[in-house]
Amino acid sequence: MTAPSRIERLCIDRGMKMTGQRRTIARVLSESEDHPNVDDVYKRASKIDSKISIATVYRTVRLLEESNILDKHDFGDGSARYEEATDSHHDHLIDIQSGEVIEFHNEEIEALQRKITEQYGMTLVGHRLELFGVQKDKKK
Amino acid sequence: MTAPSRIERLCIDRGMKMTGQRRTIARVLSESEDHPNVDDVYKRASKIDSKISIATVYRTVRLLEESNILDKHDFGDGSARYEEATDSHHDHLIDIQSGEVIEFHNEEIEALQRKITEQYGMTLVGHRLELFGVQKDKKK
DNA sequence: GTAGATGCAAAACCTTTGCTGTGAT
DNA sequence: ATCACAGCAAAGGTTTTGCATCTAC
Repeated sequence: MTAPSRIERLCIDRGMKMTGQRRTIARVLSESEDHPNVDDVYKRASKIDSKISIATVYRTVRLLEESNILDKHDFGDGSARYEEATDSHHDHLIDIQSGEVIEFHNEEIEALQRKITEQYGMTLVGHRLELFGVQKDKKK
Repeated sequence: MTAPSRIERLCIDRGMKMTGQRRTIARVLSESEDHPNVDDVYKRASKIDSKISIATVYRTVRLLEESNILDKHDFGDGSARYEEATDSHHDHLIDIQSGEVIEFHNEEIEALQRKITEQYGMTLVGHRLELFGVQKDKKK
């Protein structure tokens, strides 16, 4: 029996029933360093447990997202992408030629977003920022 | 025969074949002040021409988007939302309680986005920024 | 033992497409 | 007369769900 993954530990903390499938999915997500979609997670999990069902993956990532263990993103291809939520917020810069996703954080932009929202008499509760770019040298 | 809508004029300028359906859809979009999805456009167009097909609406908005006459957005509900493209770029602030969408433009944020992209050796070619907020008085 | 999770297949969405007939230029 | 367009229905991709079975607690 393997040591519990970081996400598995979070699930236990939240009192979720830890089935074998959830443990597998938790491990896959904990070990992922990219932004997989459900099908990616399903494929990676299937290598560990070939009998896992994609419906379970869908149900589990939804649960994890609702528990704020995962962040859900939409990078413009048809499917939702997931990553482990971290305390440090970041946004994404997507290389539209290679598909590579760079994470960045910029406090100036964060502050401006709050300021703009306040100007309309509102309080910022969330945002979505994605930058799409091309490599400078490849451009010419 | 009604006067051509702003979008119809743009279509004619680009040499598009102007069918009755396209004229109807162009008119609906020109008169919309919100960010309708395809189904909204279809419903509004159906009031003018009840025989219009939703496939035609899909094909037409895609065409208009590719011609830069429409901007396409994703506000996180499952469907794409459209609005007439304007020369002045803007982003969106969404009231998550009422669903109201406020348009804003902030050159400081735009400049920061370009700066960040440059820092990674890239050139910004597009972005997506949505702020989600709640009314201040409603919050407490 | 029981509430909740899984697997499977069906269905729900949104969107695209093949085909045939129609209409704009 | 062309050639592109419209309508319809079927199919595509992603995600959800009903139901019977199973499993963690």
